[in-house]
Amino acid sequence: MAVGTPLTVLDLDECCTPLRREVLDQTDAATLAEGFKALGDPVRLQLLNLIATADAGEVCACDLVEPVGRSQPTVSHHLKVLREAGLVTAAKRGTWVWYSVAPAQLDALQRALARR
Amino acid sequence: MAVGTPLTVLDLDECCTPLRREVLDQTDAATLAEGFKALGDPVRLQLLNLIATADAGEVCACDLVEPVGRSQPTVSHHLKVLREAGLVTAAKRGTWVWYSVAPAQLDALQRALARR
DNA sequence: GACCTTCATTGACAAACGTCGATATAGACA
DNA sequence: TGTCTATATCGACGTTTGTCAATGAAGGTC
Repeated sequence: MAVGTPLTVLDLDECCTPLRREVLDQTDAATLAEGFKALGDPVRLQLLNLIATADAGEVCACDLVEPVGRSQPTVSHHLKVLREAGLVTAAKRGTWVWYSVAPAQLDALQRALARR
Repeated sequence: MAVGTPLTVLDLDECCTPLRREVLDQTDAATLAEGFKALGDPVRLQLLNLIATADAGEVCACDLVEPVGRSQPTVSHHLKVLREAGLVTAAKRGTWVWYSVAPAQLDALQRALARR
């Protein structure tokens, strides 16, 4: 699959008011939960962290397999989950795929947790 | 079980530096992931939201069943998950159990998502 | 063309999860 | 004591999830 292939990606831009401030409707709760669910796995959190802290702002997928100690297909699967959650984006260049974080989505999740 | 019964509760106080700032070790990633996993369900998010936005700062468990549209055992299960994640605390008074949010834990999760 | 490398997908499996009905526990009150 | 109510636990179930080996697809090099 080409990296640019359409993929249904979670969008938190319109969603949601901070959890502690206002009452959420069921739809917003479901949307938000999807975002947090993507963060709810240690391997994904490590991947996201590796990508987010990379000096260049992006990381080759090839450099993500060894640090998390999982098989290449497993890492690929988790990267897909992160992409579907809109937390990272991928860019194919030649043989390699480079991953970067999507700051807006992380910001949205952070806002959802803000103090009242 | 008494509400005060020891329960292994996740503690995020020492954990972790913001995801986008520093490299996380595997243990911190696992700890943090547990926190987010607890937020990764729409029913739990709704419960947390109902508790957090309550005027009195606490909500009777009896008032949490109807709004989320699940059975009483299911709600009880989710409340336990939230307690284990350290996101809410429970206080039994007479026949009723009152739930409040644990702000420090939510703050810790919010910090983990902070911009670099 | 043939071959190699990178990454995604498939298929299988065990473990974890969300859900509910039934039941247990504990407190209130007569 | 007995009964009623609120909440937790148990047991079972179907579904989802994380994982890997095997395979496929796409791009590079010769």
